[in-house]
Amino acid sequence: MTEELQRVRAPSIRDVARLAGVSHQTVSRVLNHHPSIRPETKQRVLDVIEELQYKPNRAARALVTSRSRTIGILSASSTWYGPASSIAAIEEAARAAGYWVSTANIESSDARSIADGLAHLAAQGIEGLVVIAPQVRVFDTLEQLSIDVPYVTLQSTARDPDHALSVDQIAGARMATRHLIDLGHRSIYHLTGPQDWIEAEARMRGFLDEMSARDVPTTAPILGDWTADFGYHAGRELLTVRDFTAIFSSNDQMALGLMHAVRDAGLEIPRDVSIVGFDDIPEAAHFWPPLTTVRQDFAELGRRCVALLLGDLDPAAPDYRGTITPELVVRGTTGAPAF
Amino acid sequence: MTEELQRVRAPSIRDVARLAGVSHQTVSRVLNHHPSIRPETKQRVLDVIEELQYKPNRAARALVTSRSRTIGILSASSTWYGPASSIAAIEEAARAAGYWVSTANIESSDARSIADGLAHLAAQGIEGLVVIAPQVRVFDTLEQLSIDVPYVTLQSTARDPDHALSVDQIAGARMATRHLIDLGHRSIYHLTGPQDWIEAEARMRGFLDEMSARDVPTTAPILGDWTADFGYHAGRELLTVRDFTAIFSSNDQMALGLMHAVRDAGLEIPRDVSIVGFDDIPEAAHFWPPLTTVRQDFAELGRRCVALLLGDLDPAAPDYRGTITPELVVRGTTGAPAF
DNA sequence: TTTCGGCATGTTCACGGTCACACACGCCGG
DNA sequence: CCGGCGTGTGTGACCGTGAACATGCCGAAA
Repeated sequence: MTEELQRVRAPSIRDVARLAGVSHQTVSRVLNHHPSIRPETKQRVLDVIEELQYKPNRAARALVTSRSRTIGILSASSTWYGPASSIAAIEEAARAAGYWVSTANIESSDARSIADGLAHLAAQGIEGLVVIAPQVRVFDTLEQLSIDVPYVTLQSTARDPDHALSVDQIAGARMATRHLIDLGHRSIYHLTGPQDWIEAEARMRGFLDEMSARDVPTTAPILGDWTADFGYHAGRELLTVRDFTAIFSSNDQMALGLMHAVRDAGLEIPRDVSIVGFDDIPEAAHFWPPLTTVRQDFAELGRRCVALLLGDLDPAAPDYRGTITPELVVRGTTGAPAF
Repeated sequence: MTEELQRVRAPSIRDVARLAGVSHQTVSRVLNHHPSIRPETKQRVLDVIEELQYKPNRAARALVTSRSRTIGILSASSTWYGPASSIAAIEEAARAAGYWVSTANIESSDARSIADGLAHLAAQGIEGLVVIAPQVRVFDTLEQLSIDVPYVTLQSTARDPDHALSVDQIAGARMATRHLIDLGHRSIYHLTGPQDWIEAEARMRGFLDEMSARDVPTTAPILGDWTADFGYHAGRELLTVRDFTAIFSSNDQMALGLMHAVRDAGLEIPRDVSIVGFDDIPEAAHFWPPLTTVRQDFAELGRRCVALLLGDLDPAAPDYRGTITPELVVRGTTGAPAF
């Protein structure tokens, strides 16, 4: 006996057709909700589909329609709370719309790794692209590679506002800064994110705008890297001079590091130093003291992003394009300066 | 003129063949590194590929080979640090191996949403599945749905150790507990994760094992939910009685909430209460005091996971299956009890 | 010299869908 | 009475690729 038990082929549209006593095209029509199908024929086909546990073959469909129904996400630092939240929301919205989501993470922001990631996504024929790699450089590379699918970036970039969807970082930074100024602070430092990040730049811009609008003398921002480690070390350095009463950190992690440094120096928050963060990560409410910060609705961002990509937006609905306004969450790390 | 400028079709293997003066099959052979190709023919084909910017069509390839080269990730709570890190690592490893990664997040752990997520992944013909939805219930559903692709779960589950790859939660929990006992603590509470999470159960098991091995009387674990919020409220409640000197929290977020509550009560860490967390999230080193915790190498987990799935492991190499040992990181939240 | 096996390449077909077109039928208006 | 149209359904081609099989050539073994 040379006959082997061989792997059963998954049922195809023709198998269904045969059992239902119709042509394969009729089955296809049922699957695609074609109007001209007699209800009883349709039911017969559906019964057989159920019986055979027939599942349409995505590859075959993609081949003939040239549509992959896949959205690609190019993401840097997807382990961080914000990007991760957005990705989850994108996936959820995409799935609801019948799309698949495929991700490519880039560990560094050099042109090579960006191009690799994009090529990887492009090779699977994505129909839309979401970029959550917020470095300026990514956009240069994006332009060079002449991406020919619709794309959205989750960062506000003046360069192509048509493709951007973001929380208004500048407004958020101004809120944070205004809050400190309103409390009476006049010597305020700003800890930025990495220079090549769009958000870092925008938050710095917001800080500087508000400071000059209120005629508060500005010190040069301190260029950080988002990590709590950096916040800690920057804090230690700043405290050797201690010519300030407040710090606006451009994210919560660095704010946490700062708080650590402040306490190391034997000082109290907010009595000696006020601190504002940015993002409102879930832990922020439990820092000691609970962190005053700016909340971004990352999930909403992800949802709108898919809607924008798929062009599913009701033209009559409010324009989702553009920015989402963040929200200042005042907690325990800010107060009036002691002197 | 009715002629329209129409969207140019992407070059196919036949276009390449025509320009190179060979058959399409020869081009296919070049693409698939078939040995029997004359070097000059190969070069000619490669030149044309470069010239036309030819990119293989994934759908066509998947159709004919019945291989999607896609790995699916079913993930719950992907916005948390651990899962997010693992996902990123999986994606990286998969990409390096020439695979795509598609994700499905489930927001709740009910059977319906698990089945939905799996169906979504199955519909695209994934070749492998990674489950990072660590609830017990997921595995029940998984069994019912008779998944017929190789899969790995990133949680140790006694139920099917062949498909599990995880950090040894029990060992980690024992390390943490042993550390507290060694410091002299005898009244130790344990704050668990949600009851239906594999990890939560394993950490609790480790805690109980070590306690009884050392003949320390055990109090009933407090059933938590991973959030800092819960840690805070549980802490407040516990402190009304204050019949303990140490708490082992089964994750860092709840530990943070606990620390918050301890300070609210005017107590000091670790003088009055010692706390150990679990995970070593990046922020843990900057809590006040820096958190003693158990480090899990999530990235390594993701990498091994893909290797396991693809069966790419060198049989001669150390067996990657099974568990990874975590590491106790002693920082500032633990010390000898005051009395 | 003949045969045979391996190399390099070509030809044909299959994968599982959708699309364009054909066709049978019944109804309606001129 | 006939042509046209709408409804419901079938037929065949086609998407881009890889596998199976076929072919021609060349060198080594019989």
